[in-house]
Amino acid sequence: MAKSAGSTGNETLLFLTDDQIRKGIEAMFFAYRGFTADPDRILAVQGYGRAHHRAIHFINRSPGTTVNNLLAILGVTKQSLNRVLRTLIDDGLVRSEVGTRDRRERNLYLTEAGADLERELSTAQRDRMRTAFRQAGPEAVAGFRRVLEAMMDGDMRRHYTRFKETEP
Amino acid sequence: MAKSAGSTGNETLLFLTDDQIRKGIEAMFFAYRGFTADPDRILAVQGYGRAHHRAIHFINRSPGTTVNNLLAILGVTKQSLNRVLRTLIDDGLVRSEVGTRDRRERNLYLTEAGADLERELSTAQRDRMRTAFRQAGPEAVAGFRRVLEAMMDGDMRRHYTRFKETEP
DNA sequence: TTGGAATGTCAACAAGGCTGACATAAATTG
DNA sequence: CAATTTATGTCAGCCTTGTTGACATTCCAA
Repeated sequence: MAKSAGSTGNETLLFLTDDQIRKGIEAMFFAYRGFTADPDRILAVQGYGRAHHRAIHFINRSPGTTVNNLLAILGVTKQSLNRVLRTLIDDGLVRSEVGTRDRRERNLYLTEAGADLERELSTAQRDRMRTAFRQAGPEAVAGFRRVLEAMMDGDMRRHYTRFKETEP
Repeated sequence: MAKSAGSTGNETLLFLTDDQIRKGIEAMFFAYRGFTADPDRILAVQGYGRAHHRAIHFINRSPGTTVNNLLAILGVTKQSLNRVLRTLIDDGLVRSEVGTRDRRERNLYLTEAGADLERELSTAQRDRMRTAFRQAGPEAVAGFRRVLEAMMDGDMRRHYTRFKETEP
């Protein structure tokens, strides 16, 4: 069973051979390194890491989001997230407001300084992604998104699709 | 400059809007979690982590590879890699042989037990990737690969393409 | 023979995951 | 109202995996 491209033996399924799959796996590995390389460099200067980037990204995407919501999206423990949020709040990049509807909740927002860093980070990351998208072309990008969506865990796909299309 | 889809204003470049790029970024983030989820679960049982998986994967792909080569591919320090290799060797999953051509080098191989674990890990990861590939279809997979290749750093692309096509 | 390259090892440290336990405030439920 | 649940924060401690720096060994090559 060197090639388990499904049980059909259909020639149209040659893209499902173990070897093709392995190349897909390594493509993910190497590409993800490129994907994070630029933000990593920027963050290292301030003494931050990827965890800070993730928090900043999703607070920016959903201003006023709660700690619990962030926990679900990031898939880490509250202790781990809290440590990161603590430094971001102490450094004046994130503002935490007591919820109005439910006063147990904390609504999180980026401050001006936080928005500045977010812009710097996402600009670097977007530039690389945009260059890659432009090189690959629109059809490739559509395929890229389709494969990645199929690779997500179900609950992650929920967090992704919730913001997939921007309502005008 | 809310939409910086290139400076052309061309409608055919709508896939390069900041919003489309942001979705691509989040797709990478969520998909990578799915990508590593299954191996992570398996590794956790043995007390290993992703670093062990990476070492095992690339030793399996290139039996007899040297430590230096592995360092270049994995992009970590030798101290970090050495710690992982040490545990794998001590646990009998990896065999380290003094190089014949250059006796300073160490050629790394998986033992039988190492190959068993490699199979278990890659089967889990491949199953998910294969399912995603099958759902998305061959054209999408081609696009997926094209975008990821364009996203890699130059030297990483070298390591990727070196083994991109399998010579028969 | 000497310099440098490849490798290994020791020590120390930090980020960022984790678990478990506990505190507090607020909402919800009986 | 009392009890429980929920949301959050915090302390302590552990693990993996990354980092630097220092130093030893081996051995190829000039």
